[in-house]
Amino acid sequence: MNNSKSVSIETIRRLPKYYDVIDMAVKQGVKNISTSVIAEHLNLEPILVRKDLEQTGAKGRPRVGFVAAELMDRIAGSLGWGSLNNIVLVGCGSLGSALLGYKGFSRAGFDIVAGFDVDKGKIGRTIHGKKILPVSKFKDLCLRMHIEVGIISTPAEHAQSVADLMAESGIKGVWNFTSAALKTSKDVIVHQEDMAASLVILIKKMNSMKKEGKGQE
Amino acid sequence: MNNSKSVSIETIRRLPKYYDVIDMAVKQGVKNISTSVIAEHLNLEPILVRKDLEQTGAKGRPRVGFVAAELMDRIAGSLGWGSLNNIVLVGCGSLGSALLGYKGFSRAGFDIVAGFDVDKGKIGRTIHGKKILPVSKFKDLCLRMHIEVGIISTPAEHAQSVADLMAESGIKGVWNFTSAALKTSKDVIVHQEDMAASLVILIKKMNSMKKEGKGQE
DNA sequence: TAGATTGTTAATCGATTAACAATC
DNA sequence: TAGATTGTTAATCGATTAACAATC
Repeated sequence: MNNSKSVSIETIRRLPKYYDVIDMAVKQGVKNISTSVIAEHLNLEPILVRKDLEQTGAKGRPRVGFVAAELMDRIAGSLGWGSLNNIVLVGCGSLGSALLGYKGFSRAGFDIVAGFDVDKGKIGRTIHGKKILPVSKFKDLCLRMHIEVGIISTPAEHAQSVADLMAESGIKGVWNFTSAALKTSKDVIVHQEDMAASLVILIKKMNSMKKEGKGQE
Repeated sequence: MNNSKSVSIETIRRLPKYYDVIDMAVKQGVKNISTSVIAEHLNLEPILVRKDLEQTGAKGRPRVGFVAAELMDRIAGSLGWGSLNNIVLVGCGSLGSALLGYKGFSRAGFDIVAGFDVDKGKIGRTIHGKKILPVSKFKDLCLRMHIEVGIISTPAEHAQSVADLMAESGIKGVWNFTSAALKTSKDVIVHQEDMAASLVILIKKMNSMKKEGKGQE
């Protein structure tokens, strides 16, 4: 219940990977797991994994490792996966639709309560079990449900007006999938998603591995 | 043509944001832009922006700032946006379809040459202008076109077998959108996409802002 | 000229890695 | 017991921030 021990952002990026590795091991009957085994799976240094796990408050036993089930709980707790977060999404095109159906959110306790769109052909329909509502109902629903996180997956040219609407609807965190550079007041956090940047990073890692000559030929 | 000056990963994450801000300014008639203006738009420290731009090799003028058009070229160059990269995608469900149509890739020089699926209902169709091919043709196409980057957007339970197929098809970089923890040989880089982790980071930033009392009340 | 903004060098900070004692 | 693995303390590394001289 007390998440006071703050976990660093890089650690947050790695913890879910540990979770997946442990989960896989547990499904194969493993009861205890050591940092070196987790590190091996992910090509990381064992000491880095140990440091990350330390941040979750998990305790292991020398010679034995960590109790896998307990460790998963600790990771989930540190990531805030316990508490339920309601979020909303505006723009139910192909990307928005995919996000409405994204499986990974539920594990982490995120629930997209509804999708919003201006297209009358979509309004009233259901996508991946999520109701599509008209944007005109956005503010009311957000205020009523005290929703603080919103996803923008509209065409880029509408992103700013959606961001403005979100701000006046009490949203404090905006996850922007468009390439528009949003102007918002300082008390609203904008998280800019850039898939192309992710790809650039992947390619950079590939290139640096080639240079290091780690590859086979 | 010479990308030898290596740009750090955190800088790669920020450069596209600078690009978008500059692009927006240019469209409003701006010719020169200073680091403080860019920083202001993104709530960053000017010195951080200056350091990042330094890595691109761009030169500015005291009192004047940077020539906007030139700066955009430098950023694009540093991100490797000049060169064309062909990539492939396996799993044309809702997320895969969205990625096939993702606008942001083309700016960065990425082109998904085809989508692959096992569903006969999808094979032969075209999604967002991309042809859907049977997985049986995957290896042949990748080898023929010397493709090195592949996206996995299948159900999680098929991710490992797709990863194996990619490895034997010459793919060196895998972008995994499923939650499966992939086992690959060490000369294949796996970039694990975790949208839920991104959301956790956003929420963490929101909370830390609340604590700092930067918000309005 | 005066002053804003760059470019550069140094200081700080935090994350990663290393070393090693504790312990099961 | 012997040895593997944790927990902890210290060293290193790189990224961010600060300070300030150079310059347009």
